[in-house]
Amino acid sequence: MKKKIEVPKKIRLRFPPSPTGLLHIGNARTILFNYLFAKKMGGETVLRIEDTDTERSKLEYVQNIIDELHWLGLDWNEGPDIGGKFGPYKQSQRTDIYKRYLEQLLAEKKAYYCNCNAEELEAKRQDQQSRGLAPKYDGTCRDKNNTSGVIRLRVPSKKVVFVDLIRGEIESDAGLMGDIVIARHIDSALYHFAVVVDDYEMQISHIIRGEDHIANTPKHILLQEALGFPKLEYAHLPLMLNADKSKMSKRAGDVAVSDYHQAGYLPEALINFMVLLGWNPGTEQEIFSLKELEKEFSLEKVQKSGAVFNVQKLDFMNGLYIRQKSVPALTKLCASFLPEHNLPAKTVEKIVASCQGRMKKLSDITELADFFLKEKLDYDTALLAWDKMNREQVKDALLLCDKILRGLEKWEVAAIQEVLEKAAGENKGQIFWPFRIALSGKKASAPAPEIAEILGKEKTLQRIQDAIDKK
RNA sequence: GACCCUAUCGUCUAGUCUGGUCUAGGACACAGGAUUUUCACUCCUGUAACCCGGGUUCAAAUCCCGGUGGGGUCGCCA
Repeated sequence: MKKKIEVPKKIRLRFPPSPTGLLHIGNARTILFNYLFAKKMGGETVLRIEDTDTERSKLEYVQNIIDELHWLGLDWNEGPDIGGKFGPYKQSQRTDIYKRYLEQLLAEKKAYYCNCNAEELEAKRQDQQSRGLAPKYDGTCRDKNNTSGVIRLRVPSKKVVFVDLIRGEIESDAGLMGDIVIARHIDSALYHFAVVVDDYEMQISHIIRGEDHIANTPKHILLQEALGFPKLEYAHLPLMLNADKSKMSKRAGDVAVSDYHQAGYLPEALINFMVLLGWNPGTEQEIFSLKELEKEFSLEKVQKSGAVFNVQKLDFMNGLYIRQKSVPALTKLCASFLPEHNLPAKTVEKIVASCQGRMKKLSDITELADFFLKEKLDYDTALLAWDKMNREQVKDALLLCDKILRGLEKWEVAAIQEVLEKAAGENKGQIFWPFRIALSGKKASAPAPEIAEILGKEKTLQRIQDAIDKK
């Protein structure tokens, strides 16, 4: 039963990354969906840094998360970089708040201290699992009235039902869960507890998160009930998968947004690609800007099953967005991928323009444009021969090019093309191919006249000469 | 193992709620062709899927039941 999405008074969503690593691509997609839903519904967003694991959390990762989110163009209404301070948006700075609620639960006997030994618990868990039981805490400390130790929630044995906005009703048995640990000690809340308290305190209305959280939702609901908090709306997104269909977040390779950023993917391509992993507009349109998505997005069109992250399609989209860029804009983006040079800006733009149609990633420019920037080309002379041309024919062709071009005054693509075509007659390949190889040293490249114009007359003639002299 | 989620081309997906118009549509990738000196771009064409078995029905990709496959979760991580 899919629930119709009702509009509460105020829609507020959260981006809850954990700074234990670089911003993960799967996390970025989840944030994107949160962002789009908020925009679509006219709601607000809060960036909250989930660093209750102080051991693993690092400041540099917080920075990375903020930087890459900005790069993607996903902004938020409230969060840590507003005013340059983390303020109340970092869980490690909210221990007093958690403490207050923990004390409340303890006082109401809804939670209790447990000082069972960690190794013994692990042994019990393994034993239960080997006997085919759902591993859960046996309740040893439940009625001991301890005054220290970890804090456990007294979990009632009952069914917990919630309506997922994407999947419909989901029911689970809390009796299988056992009393979960909600804090290491009174000043150190754990994830489940911190999240539930924060979502309430920050007046979050909708939780949109990965499918891997479905099993956590009953815990959060139980916690809300214990604390007397109102219920929230939940939507669990299908996971992003590796080619073998396993959860992408368990992979080591390129999973950080930074990896894609550095490899020369465009944020608009990444956004467009990610949103289509689990969502579709219901029409045949596939190319969307963020602005369009903010209008088109809807949770009803979100898929239920996982989606394989297919780099080929990402590459296709990235190429598409690269081709749509203006030359000056693309040149700026390519700057860091070009080796040092002292060419005039106009020339660099021409170089970029000649490579634009061939790029899948910004980083491709390095390879694509290298012959423009090199002094001497290094290639196999055999490459100079078109079809079955022999050494002499190649030489004649190059000499002919030299002769014609030497006398050419108007050094422009069209003019160069024209005089060479006239000279070549029927056998265009016999002139254009050796000429192009002489200029580029590459099997595949932009057309020769285009390269020649960019190189300039002097360099062009020099390269022809180099090719003739080449042994 | 227990519990939960899920199931249309190799991949992302439309269609499923409201059964017929689906000889299952689009995109990526792949193959072929046109264009081009080459590559790329662009255009055209093609290959390719309803997990299986029952049932309901005049009619099922669509509804029901049962299998099977895939995934996720079972932390003093988040």
